[in-house]
Amino acid sequence: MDKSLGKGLLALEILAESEAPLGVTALAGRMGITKSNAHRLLTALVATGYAEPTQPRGSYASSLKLWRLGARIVARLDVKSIAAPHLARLVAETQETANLSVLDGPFMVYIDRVETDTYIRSYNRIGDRHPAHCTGTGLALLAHAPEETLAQALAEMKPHTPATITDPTALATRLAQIRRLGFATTRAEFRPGINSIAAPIRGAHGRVVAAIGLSGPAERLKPARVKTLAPLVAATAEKVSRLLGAPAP
Amino acid sequence: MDKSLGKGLLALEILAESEAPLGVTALAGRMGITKSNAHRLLTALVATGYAEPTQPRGSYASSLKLWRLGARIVARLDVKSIAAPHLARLVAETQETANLSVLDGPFMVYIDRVETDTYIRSYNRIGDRHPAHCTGTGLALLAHAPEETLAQALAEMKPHTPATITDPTALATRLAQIRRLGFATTRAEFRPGINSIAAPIRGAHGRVVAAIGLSGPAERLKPARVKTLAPLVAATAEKVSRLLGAPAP
DNA sequence: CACGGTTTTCCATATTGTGGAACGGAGCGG
DNA sequence: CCGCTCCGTTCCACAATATGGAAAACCGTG
Repeated sequence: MDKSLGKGLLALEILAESEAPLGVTALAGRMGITKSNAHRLLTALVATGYAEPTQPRGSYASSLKLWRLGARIVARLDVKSIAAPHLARLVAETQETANLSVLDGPFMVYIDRVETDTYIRSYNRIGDRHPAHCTGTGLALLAHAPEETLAQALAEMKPHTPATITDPTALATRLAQIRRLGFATTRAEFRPGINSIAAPIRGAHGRVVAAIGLSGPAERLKPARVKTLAPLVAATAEKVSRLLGAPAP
Repeated sequence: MDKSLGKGLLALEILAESEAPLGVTALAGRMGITKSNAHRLLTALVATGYAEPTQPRGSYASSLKLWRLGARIVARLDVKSIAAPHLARLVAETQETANLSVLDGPFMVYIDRVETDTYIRSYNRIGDRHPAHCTGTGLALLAHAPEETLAQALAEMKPHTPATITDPTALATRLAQIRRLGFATTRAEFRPGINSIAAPIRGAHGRVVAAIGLSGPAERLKPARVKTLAPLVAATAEKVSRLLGAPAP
């Protein structure tokens, strides 16, 4: 069904993820199709505005159109704009990196992020997607996710560090604990040496729609400090929840 | 050429821009195609992960995949991450809304924006695209754009308010002035009652790659205040330019 | 339960995408 | 300066593929 649509979208993906512009042969090679096919796909993408030929011509790069469309999608999740100033405040008060994530199946996706200018650039970027079971915001989201999503997450439980949780029942008790406390903490479960604190944000209907989190190096985020910061993160998430019209807890 | 690719992409656009999920008939109606055709496009989009059926099923919505791809694209323009803290500082010091834009043909696109929490939510959102000739950052970008882009912009010069500049030679002298001063100012040329100040950001090769701008209501951004703020905006743009590796001016 | 609104499936038709081969240019080395 | 090679681009006959009509499954409602 609709073979050429699939090919075209794949071409777009490869183009968007490629660092440098790609030529016809390069694209054909990566996709395993003929040159003439790749060329036709590219001209179609150019005609629709999703790709642009580079100068001097011979190569093609993805345009901003794709991104503009995507921006519309996240704009609908207006959690982002409402949470933004609170993310910034959290960073100002703690000097740690803050981020905002939503659930995408059994994964978490960063939709916003504010970094401290004092810290080394992190390897995570907005739009990156990681397994929910080993990240702070991921766990906070999973703790309030529907049964079905949890089942998907169980299937994705691979270890990323020695500390990654892999036992399904252990995960269940952990999620219960997160629900009880109102926040989640992790210790080097996704990236070695990186700890985190996260709390869920509820939307107008009281359901969890996003999570706000703080993460930083273990030397700075020691257990004692985590203990003092957790209420701050939880309070911030709660404040955003209220702004979204969530009922009192 | 590649008709179904075009249709599929159009379907994606409509889906992404629609506020609510769409059904088969609604999509077919907006696209002017048959229901069965729309249905096949949708199942193909679902198969490739760009759309998701809603529950209860019968409708379709765009997924986050599109946005994640787009995020990769802008991440490559690392102006955004480097400028972010400076945008924030500008907002903190002036209590006005700051934004960061790049040129997309004869249009400007907001790639980042920091709003002051004291002000009414603006109607512009990240990803929005507006004509360059009547916005602050647009003019700042246009003043340093290649001949070809300028020509395209001339073709797009439609008035948006009584104050919008529409005469090609007037635009030329204005751009020359902007180049001389190092910053651009506008007075209600795009939105009535909204003034702005903007300055260009240069990349590693000395070429202008983005612009930073401040905008706010005319009551607050009076000529006298604009005069004092302009050097601040220009200095901020200059600072970011240096961080990007731009040579001294 | 029957109705009007869906979404979904099926299928013959020809439109449309396909890949091979041939063309035109750019860059390189002899 | 020529001939080589590697690239993007064009062309075309063929067949795979998208197409739309009609009909079937579906769902909520009166």
